[in-house]
Amino acid sequence: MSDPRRILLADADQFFVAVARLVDPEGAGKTPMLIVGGRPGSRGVVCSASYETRVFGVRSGMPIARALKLCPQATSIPVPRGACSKMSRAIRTVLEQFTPVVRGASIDEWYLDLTGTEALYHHEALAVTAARIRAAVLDATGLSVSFGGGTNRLIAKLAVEFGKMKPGTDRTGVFVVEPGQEAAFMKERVALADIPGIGPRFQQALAVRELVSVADVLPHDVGALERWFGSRAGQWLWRRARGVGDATVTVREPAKSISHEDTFRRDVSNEAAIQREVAGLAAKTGADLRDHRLMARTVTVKLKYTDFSIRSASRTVKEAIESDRAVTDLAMALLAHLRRRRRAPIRLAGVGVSGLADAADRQAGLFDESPSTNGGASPVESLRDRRLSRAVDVIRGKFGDGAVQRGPGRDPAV
DNA sequence: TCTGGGGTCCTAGGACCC
DNA sequence: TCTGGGGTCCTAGGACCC
Repeated sequence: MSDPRRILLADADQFFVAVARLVDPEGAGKTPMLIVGGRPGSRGVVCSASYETRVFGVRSGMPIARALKLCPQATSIPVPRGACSKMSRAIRTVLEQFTPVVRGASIDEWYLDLTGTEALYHHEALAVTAARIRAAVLDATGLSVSFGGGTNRLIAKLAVEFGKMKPGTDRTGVFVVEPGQEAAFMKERVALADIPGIGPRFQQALAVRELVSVADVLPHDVGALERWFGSRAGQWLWRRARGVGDATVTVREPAKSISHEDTFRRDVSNEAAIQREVAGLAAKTGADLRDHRLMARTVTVKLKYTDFSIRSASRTVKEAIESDRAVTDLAMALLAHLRRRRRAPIRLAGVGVSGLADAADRQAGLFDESPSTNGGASPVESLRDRRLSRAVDVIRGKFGDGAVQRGPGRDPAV
C-alpha cells in the first residue's frame, strides 16, 4: 500500500464580488449589498453575491430580476471579466510556487497535489501547509482563498465547504480530512446533493428511494443501487458514498470545444435577425479558434426556444477548418436545417466548434487545396479563405472588433 | 422584472467496416 | 440462404459544474 495522496482544493472566496471590490474600491468596494452578474437590461443570473445580500435569500444562479426583488437595496454590476481572468492567473502563479501539480478546475478553483512534498515541507501537517499557501495568496493578490484537503479530489472538494470562513463562525479557511477518516466524514457530514455529479435530476431519483444523506445509501449493497440507477451510476454512487474518488491531479488538458452563445433581450422570431446573430457568433468562434492556433472538424448550432427546449444540429467535415467563411457557411446551413424543423421564436442562439486539432500540425501536402467531397455541396475551406480570415484578424487587432463586418450571404467587406 | 455562458462527460442509435 | 458480432465514427439530446 502506497502512502496516501495529499490533495488540496483551493477555492477563491466570493471570487467575482472580491475582484469587483478590488478593481473598484470606491464603488463596489464600498457597497455591502453587491450582486455580480449579467449585463444591464439583459436577462442575466447572479454569478456571485455578497454575504450581506445572501441574508435576503440571494443565491448564485438566481435570475438577477428575482435577486433584486428579494433585496431591492442591492447594487447589481456586470462581471469584471478581464480583471477576473487576470486575478485567476495571479492566484495560480502563487499556487505553483508550492507544487508544480496545479490544475485549474474553473476560473476560481484549483486542485493541488502535494504528494511527495512531505520532506520539502518538514513533514508538517497538510493543513499547516495549506494555511501557509493561503497566507501567500492573500499577501500577493489581496484575495482570500479557502482550502479543502484529503486523500482524493472528492474529499478535498467536499472539505473546502467546511473551511470557508463565514460571519459568526470560527473557521480558519482550511479544512483537511485525515487519511482513514474519509468514510466517517462522508457518513456524518455530507448530503448526497453535495456530491459533485449529483444534480437536480439525480437528486429526484434518489429521493424516490428516500435517499437524501450519505448515511441513507450505506445500508444498500451495490446490486440494489445498480438496479435502481443503472449499472454505471449505481457503482459510482456506491463508491462515492464511501469517500472513494479520483486522486489523480494532472495539468490541464487541451480544450475540446470552443463556443459562443447569446441570449436575446427579448425572444426573436425574425429569420434575418436570427441569421445575423448566428453569423456573428460564428465569426466570434472562428476568431477564438485562430487565436488559440486551432482548427476544428465539427461545427454545432444550438437554439433555445421560448419554452427552454433546446435543439442542436452539428456537422463534421473531413478536413479541419479555421476560417470565418467555412465556420459561418456550415453554421448557416445548420441553422437553416434547424429552422426547417421548428420555426418558433427563440431566446438563445449558440455556435460551437469541436474536434479540435493544433493548426501547427498542418503540414504542406497533408491538406489538399482542391475542393474535396464532404457529401457534395458542403463548404470546404480554401487557402484563400484562411488568408482572408487571418488578414481580418490583423485588422481587428489594430482597429477593434467593429473594423470589419460580415453580413450573411455577403462577401466580407475588406 | 424568470431562468447566463462556457465548458465536460455520458448515452443511444445508425452507418459502416472487418 | 441465413446469420453473426465488435469497433469506430457521427449525430442528437441531456445532465451537470462553476
